[in-house]
Amino acid sequence: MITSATAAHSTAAPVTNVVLGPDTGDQFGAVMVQAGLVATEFSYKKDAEIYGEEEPAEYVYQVVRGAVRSYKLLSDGRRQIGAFHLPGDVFGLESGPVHRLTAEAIIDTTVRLVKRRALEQAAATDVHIVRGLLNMTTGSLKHAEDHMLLLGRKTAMERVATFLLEMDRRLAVAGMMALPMCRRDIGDYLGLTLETVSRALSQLHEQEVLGFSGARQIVLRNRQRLRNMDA
Amino acid sequence: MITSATAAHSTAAPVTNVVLGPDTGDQFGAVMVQAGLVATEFSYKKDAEIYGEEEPAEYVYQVVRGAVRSYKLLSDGRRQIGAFHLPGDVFGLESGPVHRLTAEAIIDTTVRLVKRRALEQAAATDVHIVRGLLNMTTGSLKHAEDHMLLLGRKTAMERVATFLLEMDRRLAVAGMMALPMCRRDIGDYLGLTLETVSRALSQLHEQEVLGFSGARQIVLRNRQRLRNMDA
DNA sequence: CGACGGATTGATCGTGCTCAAATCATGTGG
DNA sequence: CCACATGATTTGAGCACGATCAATCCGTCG
Repeated sequence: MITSATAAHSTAAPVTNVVLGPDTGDQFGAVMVQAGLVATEFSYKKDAEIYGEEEPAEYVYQVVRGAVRSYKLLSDGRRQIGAFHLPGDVFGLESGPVHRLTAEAIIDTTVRLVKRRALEQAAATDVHIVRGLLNMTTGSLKHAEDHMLLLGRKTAMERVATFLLEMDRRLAVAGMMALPMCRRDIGDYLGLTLETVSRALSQLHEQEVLGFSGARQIVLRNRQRLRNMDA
Repeated sequence: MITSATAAHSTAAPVTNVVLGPDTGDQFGAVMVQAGLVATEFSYKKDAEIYGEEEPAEYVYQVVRGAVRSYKLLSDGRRQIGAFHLPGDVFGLESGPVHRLTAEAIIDTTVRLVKRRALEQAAATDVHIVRGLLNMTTGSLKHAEDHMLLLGRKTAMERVATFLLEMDRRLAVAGMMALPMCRRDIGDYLGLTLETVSRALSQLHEQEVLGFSGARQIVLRNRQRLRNMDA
């Protein structure tokens, strides 16, 4: 069921061209409008690779619907997910020639993409565009700095608490969140095993800090308690 | 013996103004020259704070001599060092208004610094400068991404091997490296305790992968072996 | 309804942490 | 120049947290 990134960008793919309007209030949208660029929409099936580590960086992406994981692998298969990309997030933005992580759709996902070359050209003459790219990169760096603290120094329970608060902030609708990713993905994001993640969630459930309606539908019942736990 | 950052920038401090010449082959130098900025040199004593987390980001720094650690703290004192800054490295570059980590001199250290406001103004009109800032930020992001993999997924021995190769690359002179930082700093960088770092180094010494001449003077005797260990 | 992947729970193990003591290096004052 | 003080490093013993291995349980989709 894996659609390769190569196939993904073939002309045969079901693609929609959209001119980005000023209604897009996000940074990416703003930057694209400045650049006068045209974005293409494309969809990936669950678990499809969007691009691979060390592949030439030809496009920059923004999640429209769905969710994406960006990760690095060690030679024996150990995986570290550096970030989850949710609707509105920009990913795949590189300064060098290649992607430094692999990106995969977690669930069926639609992205907007713009040619990196076009962006480069626009950036060459427009300060605002480069400025926008700098701000987006800085945002990623800030997240990475926070995540290093989590990975290097937080306990399992603290990591899970931090994760829940992050996801609550980023994708809660009406006080409830629908996690797109499985326990293994969460573990690989937090530097834990899926079993440890599951145990931490069960414990929080027992303590009535959260409620489940299905393993991936979570409602936080005591955010303050969670904030206290995240160290 | 701590010199505060505030005192550091007082007019009474022993400061040298230098106009950056085109001889500075580094990126920072190049950017500064573009901007027509004047850098000030300043020195910090061992363990002096250069700036604190959440402090307004007034300056951008480059290490001239010495070494700097950038870190985050948890409320109970657990510390994660995100990066070591060695001669030539730029640090303290922010997009937002405040510093996101604390920076301290590891040993007596001299830095060049430029006013952030001046840099901002130059960046507002010159694409090359923003471009340079973007490249430096991207470099930090790449390091953070690699370090997340280390912190989340590597074993203690793999972390120490990675660290030795990084320091060898960055500060080896004549096949030998003089580490400026103590075992605790290394541990807080690698997400380990100082004892675990010490044990790993002792084991590598036994296996003749490295030699000591003083705890912080290390010579790598088998880089390939180290590369194999780093996963 | 059945099958399959995902999640939970349990039992045991091991890596790296904690606590503690000894040793080493460094610099200071007599 | 040496003796000592001090902090850094090493080494040891025991422990704990999270990993591993394994067996259900559950929910979702054909």
